Parts: sequence; structure tokens; C-alpha cells
Amino acid sequence: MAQTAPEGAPQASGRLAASRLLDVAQAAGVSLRTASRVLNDDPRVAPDTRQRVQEAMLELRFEPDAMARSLRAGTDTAIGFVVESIADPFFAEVIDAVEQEMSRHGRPVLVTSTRRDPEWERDVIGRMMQRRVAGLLICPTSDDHSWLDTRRVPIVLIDRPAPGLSADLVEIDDHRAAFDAVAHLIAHGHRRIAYVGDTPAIPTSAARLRGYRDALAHHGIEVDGQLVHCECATSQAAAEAVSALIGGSRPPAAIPPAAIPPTAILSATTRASLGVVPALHSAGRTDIALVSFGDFPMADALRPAVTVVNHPGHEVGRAAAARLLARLGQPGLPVERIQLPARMIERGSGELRR
Amino acid sequence: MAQTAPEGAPQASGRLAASRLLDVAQAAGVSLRTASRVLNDDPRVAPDTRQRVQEAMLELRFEPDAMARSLRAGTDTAIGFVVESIADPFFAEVIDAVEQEMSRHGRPVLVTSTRRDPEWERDVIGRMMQRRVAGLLICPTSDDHSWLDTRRVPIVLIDRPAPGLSADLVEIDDHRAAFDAVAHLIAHGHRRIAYVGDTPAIPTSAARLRGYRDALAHHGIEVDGQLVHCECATSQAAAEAVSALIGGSRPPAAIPPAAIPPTAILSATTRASLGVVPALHSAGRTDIALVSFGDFPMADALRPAVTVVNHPGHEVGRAAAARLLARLGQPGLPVERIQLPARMIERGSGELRR
DNA sequence: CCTGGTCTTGCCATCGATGGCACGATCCGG
DNA sequence: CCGGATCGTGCCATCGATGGCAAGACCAGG
Repeated sequence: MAQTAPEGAPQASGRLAASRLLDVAQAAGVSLRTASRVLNDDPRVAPDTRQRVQEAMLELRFEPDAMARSLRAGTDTAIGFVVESIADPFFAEVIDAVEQEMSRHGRPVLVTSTRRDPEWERDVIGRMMQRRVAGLLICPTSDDHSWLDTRRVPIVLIDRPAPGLSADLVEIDDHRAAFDAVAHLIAHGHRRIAYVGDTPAIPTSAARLRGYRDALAHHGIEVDGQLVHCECATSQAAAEAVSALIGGSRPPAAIPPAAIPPTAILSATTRASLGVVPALHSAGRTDIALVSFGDFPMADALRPAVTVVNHPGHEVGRAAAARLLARLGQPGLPVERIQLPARMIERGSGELRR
Repeated sequence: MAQTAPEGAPQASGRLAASRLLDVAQAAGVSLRTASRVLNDDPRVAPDTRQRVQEAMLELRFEPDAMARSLRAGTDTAIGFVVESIADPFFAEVIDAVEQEMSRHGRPVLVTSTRRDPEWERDVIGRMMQRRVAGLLICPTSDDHSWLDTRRVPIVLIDRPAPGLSADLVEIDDHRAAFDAVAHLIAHGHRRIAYVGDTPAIPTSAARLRGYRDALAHHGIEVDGQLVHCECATSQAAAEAVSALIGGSRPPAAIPPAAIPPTAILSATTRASLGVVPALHSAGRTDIALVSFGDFPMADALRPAVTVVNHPGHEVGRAAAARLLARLGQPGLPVERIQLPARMIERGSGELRR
């Protein structure tokens, strides 16, 4: 009987003990197994027994121990989400959507960031595996994920592929979105269109750059290397690129100015836009047409309001979560690459005519 | 011997079986207990035995099962984080900081959002308790948390108190920050200063409103009710409030215009600012001084650049995480209220003279 | 050579829940 | 009134790791 102990006595840790299924069973005068059946809605329980047990559960405020269940099941119900940075607005949106979708299915979400450090990434993914998470959503940082094994845990990649790993991927159609944005500018009379974006070493950025080139080519416009600034990893760098492009009043020396300035700019990342927009404004060159890849809060308060290609974080998150859930229900699904369209939001800056 | 089974055979689920400590022990020719000692750096193991076990661990790619450990320990190592919305930039920043701090201590973070729904909040907190999380960080949604029990699980509140619950609280000093912001405007010659913010039913908002009133009183300025719009829960509402204040060209009918318009505005939430700023710009009234409570990406690209009171999400997150860790290490700590200063970032709009 | 101590190791129970199987009771048709 | 099916219930083992205790090996001192 010493077994029955709890009766409100604090444990060693000082925590209040939660009631166990065994306590419930004893209170209801049934065996542990029967209480377990009630808990799991097993039909093979007599109605009055069921009721007695349920009353005991309420009485004792019983809450099943999720970890004990997981141990038995061999896998946690939680899923792990690995991103570069949680504070990034795009990922924050993705996380939000994933969490909503997952919690509708009773699955908690473990969120962790890699801090753009490949070693740390491997570390945190390892920790997730130790927890036996049910599945993983990963936005890859490192350029080698061959050590991961999709047979060990289902994985869905987000926003970019993971070299060396064959897994589902949910991304936006970067090539097409960039292509459309440039076509949109061309349709408004522009022929000298600049590109400001991140390094093509990132597949996502590479796709956007290709979209830019292809759109120009498709309209018979030759690409002018002077108009392409594809190593702008910071908004600072993007601002400097703009100065170089428009022959800014404060030349940053390092970058030679473009011989003939552009009449329109495609800013290929939100981070770049946060540099491009101030640069254009402070140079008084708001006459230059601009399409920004990625929305930002003040985009429609500016004059002109900034036309953007919306990076639909919520939809990406929802799709990735749905895919992972599907794979959890049916492990044998073939690997799939899901490309979501990115809608353009016309606000003015992208519709300026030459 | 059937026990030893795994030898790479897939389980029922189709997953690859991970090696267990028992497998390691057998491979090293020792008992399970000894292997466990090696795993936990117990000094009472002979050096050569230790090495044999460690080699076996590497050989079999052994990874301890975090859940089995947690079950034994009675509590998960993970901590739970409950916020209103993950996509909110402020909370995204807080989450980012918390995750960094926690993962430095090897603690995973379960993130979940309440969607501003008190029932859902109770639900998700309940689920966290079922997982026996080590601790909880909560930004309360509901106005009654008396059902929560800090003796059951350590709790640190973030950004606002939880009525009915006595727990540590980490917040910024809203009263003081608002007071300072208004004093700043007064110092620049303003006496008719408007307030645009959220409902005082939210303690945080109430403190800001008090700071506003107190600063005016402190400088012998009477509060004009017509200048106070404290029911603006959306940027839409904030924009309409501005129209009313300045006798906008497009009056939203419902709100009577102020008799004498303000020369300065304190926008008390980021959300409000996202309405106030566009409204001022489209009305061409950028001559009105403005201080925004809460920074936003484009604040310094606007003209004039917007002076803000920075809501230091990273610091709040770091402080909350540190406090929870401290409480985990030492459960008996007295309940504490930690107020962080909010720094003002002068950019121009708040320094406009009357 | 024996005794008491340290060092190393192993057995068993335990955390909280669930799966497999078996047992007793009830019910039905023959 | 009996045999087999069905229903409700309980016992035991199990998931993977750790805590308590004790046993065996080995050493030094008397």
C-alpha cells in the first residue's frame, strides 16, 4: 500500500506529484489495464465501469504522462523545426503556420535555430533525434546533409534543398516569381533593369537570378553585368550597390558606378530591400521603379508604396506541415517537390513607367 | 538472445531501429548498469572498461533516448513557451533569444501560440503540463490564471502579469518609457500631445497611458480627452484616430475631430504606428512630431525617420530565460518582478520642434 | 594468513503507460 | 442443460534508462 503514497505529499524535487493512472484505477476499484482502456476509448469496457473510471479521473485531476506514452510508442508525438533564425520575419510566419497546423493535430512543435552555423545545426538536429521526434521540418543551413537519414525520421525541407539528402521540399517558385516581376517591369516600359540580391551560392537566390536573366532574354534584352549586384548579403551592401548604380552622391569607392544608370530595380531579398529603399529615398530617386522580393510592414506607407512579391510564409508553413503529416500517416510516399506560387502585390513603385 | 534482435532490421513502423544502451553493453561485454555509468561520467568505472564501452558507443552510433531519461527523471528537460502569436515581430525576437539561451543549456523549447483565445491557451498549457515540461514561459492571454499552480511547474511570465497567478514577471518599464517619451516631446516645445494606443484593459497599455498622463501632469499640462485615443486595437483604427485628430480630409464620421489639433503624437504600440505613420504621410502632415512605441524595419527609411522607443525583445527573452533557469536550479527563490528599461532611439520625427 | 576497506561491477526494481494473452462470466442455440 | 462464442477484466512483460544495494576482486596492514 506504500505504493499509493501521493495524497498531496510533495516529491523530493518540491514539485507536487501528479496523479498516475494507477491511482485512478485504485480509486475506481479496477485494474490498471482497465483504466488504460477507458483512457484510450477502448470499446471493450462496461458502461458503468467506464463511468466509474472517468469520475475517478476527474476527481484526481488525472493527466496522462505524455512521455511515458511516447516511450512505449518508441517515438515522441512532437515534431522538430529547425530554422536559421527564428526572428527572421519570413521564418516567424512559417513557424506560426506550422505550429497552428500541428497543434490542430495535437502535435507539439520543438523550435530551434541553427544560427547559420553548420556544426551547430548538426548538433541540434542530433538532439532532436535523441528525443525521437516524430518528424523534422528543416530549413537547411549546411551544404551537406548526407549524414541525415530519412528512414530514421521523416523529413520535409523548407525553402531550399539540402545537398546530399533526398527528401520532400516545399518552396516557392523563385524562378517564376522573379521572371514575372521582371516581365512586369518590362511591361511598364523598362529595359535597363538592375538586380540587387544575395549570392547565387544560395540555391534560392540563384533561382531568382536565373528568373531575372531569363525574363530579360525572353524579351530580347541583353544582360548588362554592371546592373547585376548579386553579392549583397546585408542591407548595408544593398544600399551601397544602389549608390553605385545611380551614381550616388556619396560613392562607396569600392564599386565602380554604372555607365548608364537603370530605370528600374529588382531587389531580390527583403534584407536587400531594407537597404535599397532607404538608399533610393535619401538620394531622392523615388522615380526609379522598384519591385521587392519579400514584403515588409511599412511597404505601403512609403511614397510611392512599394510593389512586392509576397513570400507567403504562412502558406509554405501550412504546406510543409501538411506534407509531413501525410508522410507520418503513410510512410511510403514518394519524395515530392512542392512549389508554391508567390503573388505580386502592386502598390505603385513597380508600376512607375520609364 | 532474441532480445538482441535489431541488427539493422526495420521495425514495424518502417523506421530504422536506433541502438540501445543494452546493445552497447553487450557489444562491450559489460552490464547495462556499467554502460549507463560510462554514459553519465560516473567516476567509478575502470579506465579500460570505460574505453571499451565508449568504443562500442561510437561503433553502434549510440544515442541516448531522451524520453526514457525524462520518464525516469519525472520531468522533461524541455521548457514550454506560450505566446499570443509567433509571427508578431516582438515575440519572434523574444522566442529567438529564449531559444538561444535555453539551447546553450541543452534545453529544447516547445513553442506554441494561444491565438488570443483563453480557452485554447488553457488547452495548450495543459498539454505542456502533460509533457511534464521542466518550466513554462508564458505571455498570458486570458485574464484568469488562478488554475495554474507554480508549485507544479516553475513559471516565468513575460511582458504582462497574469491575474490570479503569483509568478516571476519580466517586462519592460512601460510607465517610465512612456513618461520619458512624452517628456522628450515636451522638451521639444510641444504641449498638445496626442495618445494613440490600445485599450487600458491590457495592463501594458494601461501603464503606458499612465506614463503619458503623468508626464503631462508633471509638466503642468492638463490632459485633453479629445487627444487620447486608447481603443485602437488595429492599425486601421489608429489611422482613423489620426484622421480625427488632424481633421483629416477623409473623416471617418464616427469620431468627432479634435477642436485644436495636436502638434505631436505618442503612438503607443507598433501596430498603432503602422496605421499612424501612413495616415500622417498620406495627409501630408509629416510636420507633426511622432514617437512610436516599438521599432519597425522601415522606421529609418521614412522622412522624417521615426523616433522609437525600442521594445527590447532579445533582452526580455534573455532575462526571462535566465530567470527560469535560475528557478530550475533553485526552486525556493522568491517571486520577483523584473523591469527592463526601454531605450529611445532618436531618428528625427520625435525631435521635430513645434 | 586473515580482516577490513576500496574499487569495480552486476542484479533488480522503477518511472507511467500500453500490448499480448488468458481467465471468468454471461449469453445463445441446439 | 450443455458447448462454444462473446464480453469484460486482470496479470505480466515491455519501452530505455537510472537508483539502490550487494557481491566479487583486489589491496594493504596487522
